[in-house]
Amino acid sequence: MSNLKLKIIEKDGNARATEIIVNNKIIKTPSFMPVATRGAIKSTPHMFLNNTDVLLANTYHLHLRPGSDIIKDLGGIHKFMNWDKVILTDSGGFQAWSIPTKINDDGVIFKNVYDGSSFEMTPEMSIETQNKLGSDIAMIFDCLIDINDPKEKQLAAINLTRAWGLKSKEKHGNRNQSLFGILQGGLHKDLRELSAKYMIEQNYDGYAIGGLAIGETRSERKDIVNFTTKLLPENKPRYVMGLGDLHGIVDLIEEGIDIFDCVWPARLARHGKLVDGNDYINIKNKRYENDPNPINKDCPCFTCKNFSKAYLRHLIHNENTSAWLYLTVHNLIQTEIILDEARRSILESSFNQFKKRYQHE
RNA sequence: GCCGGGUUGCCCGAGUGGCCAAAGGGAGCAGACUGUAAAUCUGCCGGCUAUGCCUACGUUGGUUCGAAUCCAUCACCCGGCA
Repeated sequence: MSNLKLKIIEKDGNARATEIIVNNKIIKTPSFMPVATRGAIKSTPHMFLNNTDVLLANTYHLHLRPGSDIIKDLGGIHKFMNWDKVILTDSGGFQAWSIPTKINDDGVIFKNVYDGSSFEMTPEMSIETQNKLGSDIAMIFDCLIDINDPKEKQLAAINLTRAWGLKSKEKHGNRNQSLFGILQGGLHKDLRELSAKYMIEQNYDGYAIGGLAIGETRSERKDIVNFTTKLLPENKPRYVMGLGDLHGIVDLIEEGIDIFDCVWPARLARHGKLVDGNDYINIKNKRYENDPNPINKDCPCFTCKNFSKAYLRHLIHNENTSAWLYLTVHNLIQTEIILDEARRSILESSFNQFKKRYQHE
């Protein structure tokens, strides 16, 4: 018996507006999950968020610090972070790609980024850790590789992900936690199809498309997602992992994706790049040196209500810690707004009109 | 006043005859980043009518085929002695 239900509220083309109900909490989709890897969005208290229904936290990092037993003893990840809405935990699969590791059939020999030692993470251990953390949605431990790796490697990755998925599924016994499978296969449609078959056989509460937003073009991505979503069951959530730029998100909402997560709005903000309408500006640029206007006149965020571009430029050049907070708030609120507008446009059958704003490069 | 040390590009600072428009930092200017080893990384950074030329290593003059580098001079700064 799953703790998750998906209700399709409206469709417009392939785009869909749904309600995902998990543990009696609602995720209104399309939805964006800000990334709180270590239990916090970098530099920004999650209380600044308005319409965000889900946060993502990370198994690898929370396993190392402070440890899942400590979080369990403290009442679980929600209580630990003081966030009672939905939390999805990523399994550590991404870290097996981003941090130097050795992968074998049983799991991954990780380097501990905090002290340099090595330790092994298996699919079973990832699930057990996520169980202790007590997230609402757990991810299987998957094998992510470079998008441009040769086809044999892509095939090996989906086979390994299949095997690990099976182990994850068998280990998983938490009735208050959903489990999502992850599709791999790079840009190869036949492999995506095979990977979809493997994952659907294992019958998950939701399906993630992994291995994207790491080097492919927008049209390659849109094409492969268009192909892949058709293979996925209608009544389960679809989640594209790691995508966060406005144009990319709108592209894939059009293809029927429900959930996204990304570091992008937060990291870009820390680097001075800010959402302004349907594009980005770089607040560090000299031309904002004496600009008395907010980042965006129509933006309701705390930052735009209070500060000028000139002030924010001054801060990011000289007082990073406060700048990071203000700028991250703006980008996250803007991302919320764009996802909300997308949802409304689907409900009003005007998604095509909405998406035009984001179709330029 | 005497003796010694110093004065380098926006700033700090290496360089002590040619390979020097001058190492390395910093600042400045631009760019990258997509399930956060990312509070990181990259490029540009004297000027121009631009495979070359001009201006520049405190001042002025000299030695040399050639000087940021050697000599003299003056100016200023630092230390010691009076």
